[in-house]
Amino acid sequence: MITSQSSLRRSERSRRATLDAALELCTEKGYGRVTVEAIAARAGVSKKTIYRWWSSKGAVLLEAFVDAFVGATPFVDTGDIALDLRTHINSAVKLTSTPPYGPAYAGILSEMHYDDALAEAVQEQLVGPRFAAAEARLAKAQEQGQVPAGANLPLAVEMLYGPVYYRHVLRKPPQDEATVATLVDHVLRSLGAAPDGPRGALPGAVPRPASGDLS
Amino acid sequence: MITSQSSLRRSERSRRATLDAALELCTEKGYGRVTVEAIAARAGVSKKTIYRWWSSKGAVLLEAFVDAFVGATPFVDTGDIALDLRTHINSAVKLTSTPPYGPAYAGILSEMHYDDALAEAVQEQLVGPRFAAAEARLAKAQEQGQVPAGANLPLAVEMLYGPVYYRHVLRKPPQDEATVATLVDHVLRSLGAAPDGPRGALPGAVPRPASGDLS
DNA sequence: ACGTCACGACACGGTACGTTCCGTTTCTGC
DNA sequence: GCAGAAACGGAACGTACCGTGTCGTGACGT
Repeated sequence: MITSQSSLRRSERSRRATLDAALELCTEKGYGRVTVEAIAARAGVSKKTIYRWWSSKGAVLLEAFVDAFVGATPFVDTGDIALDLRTHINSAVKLTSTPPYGPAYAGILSEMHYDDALAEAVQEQLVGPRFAAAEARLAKAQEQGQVPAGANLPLAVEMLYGPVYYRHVLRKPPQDEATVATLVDHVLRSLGAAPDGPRGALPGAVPRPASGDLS
Repeated sequence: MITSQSSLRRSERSRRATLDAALELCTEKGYGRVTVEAIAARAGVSKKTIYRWWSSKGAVLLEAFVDAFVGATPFVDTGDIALDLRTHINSAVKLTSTPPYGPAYAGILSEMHYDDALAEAVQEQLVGPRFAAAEARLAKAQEQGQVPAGANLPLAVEMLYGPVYYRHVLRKPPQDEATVATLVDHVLRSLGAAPDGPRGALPGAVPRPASGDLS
C-alpha cells in the first residue's frame, strides 16, 4: 500500500492540511520544485508526521488526487454513446489541464517512471477504473446496436484517451469541446458505427456551428 | 539554446563520453536516479565541464537523444499510405520502448513539466518535425486519392501518436506490430479512406494471420 | 488516572546540487 | 615555434533537501 493507512489516533486535521498544502505548492511551483519540507512548513505539520503516513512526496499527491476524484466522475449513460463519450473525455481533459489537479497529475506521471509502487497505484486506482468504465459503456452501446458487434473496444478507448495524454505530456494546449466532439466522431466511425445524426460523412472535415449539446 | 554550443577548442572526446555515460546511466538506473556527478564520474570528465556546456541533466540527455535520432527515422514514401504509417508508428514505438533511448525519453518527458526551455527544445527538435512529417505524408496520400479531400489530418496524427504516448507514460506494454497495423487501419477508416485491400470492414475485429508486410 | 500513541520541534548524517579555485593540458594565432 | 587563451580534470565549497532519530507535550482510549 502506497497511500496512508488509517488509525484511530490519527489527526484528520494534519492529514487534510498536508494534502491541501501539497496541492497548493504543486500548483504554485510545479511538482518538481515541491519538497516534503515545504509541504510540512505550509501545512504546519512536522516532517516526521508526513513520513509516518506516506512513503514519498508522490504518495502524498496521489492520495490528494484520488481523494478528490473518487466517484467524482461517474460515467453517465444517456443512451447516446457519442454524447456520453464526449462527456467522459471532456472530464478527462479538464482533469489533466486544470489546477490544482492538472499539475499534480503531471507530477504523478513523472514519478511513475521511477517509482514502481506509485505506478501500480495509479494503474489500479485511476487508469484501470476509467479505462474499464469507458470500455463498459462502449459494450453497452454495442448491445444497443450503436456500435458494431465485432468492434475492437480496447483499441477505441486508447484512441480516445491517447490524444488527451499526448497533449498533456507534450504540454500542448488541451482539447476544446469541439475538438473532443470531432475526436469522438472519428473514433466511432473507425469502429464502423453508423453516423450520428447530422454528424455525417467525414466528421470534422467541415466545422459545424457550435450547438448547445457541447456546453 | 538549451543544448550545447560548439566551439573550436571544445573537446569532442569529452562531449561524446558525457553523452554516452548519460545514456548508459539512464538505462541502468532510470532517469530519476541519474546525477550529474555520476555522469561526470562515469565519463571521466569534470563536473565543471558538463556545466560549461549544458544547463542541466535534461539538456545532456536531450542532446544525446537528438544526436542519435537526427535523420535516423526518415519518412519513406512507398505510395501505400497504410504501409508507410505502420512503418512510422512502429519506429515511434520502438523509439520510446527500447533502451537506451526509451528510458532517456521518459526522463525528458518528465523534466519537460518543470523546465520550459527543455519543453520548447523537445517541441522544436523532436515532436514538431515528426508531427509535420506524418501530416505531410497524409497530405500526399490525399493528393493521390487514398485519403478523402476534407479529412482532418492533424487529428489523424494525434490519433496515431496518442495511443503510443498513452502506453508509454502509463508504463503499459508497447504496441506490437499487429496492434499498430490495426490502429492505422482504424485511423484511416475514421478519415473515410477506402478499405485497404483485404483489410476491409471492421479492421481488427477479426485477427488476421501474420503477413510478411508487417515485419 | 494512567499508559499509549500521534504530534511538533529540532538535530543529525548523507547526498547531490551548482559554483569556485587551482594547476595542467591543448589548441589557436602570431 | 612560442605565447596567450581557453578548456580541461580534480578538489573543495556552501546550500538544499533527503529520510531518520530523539525528545517533550498533549490528546485520546481503557
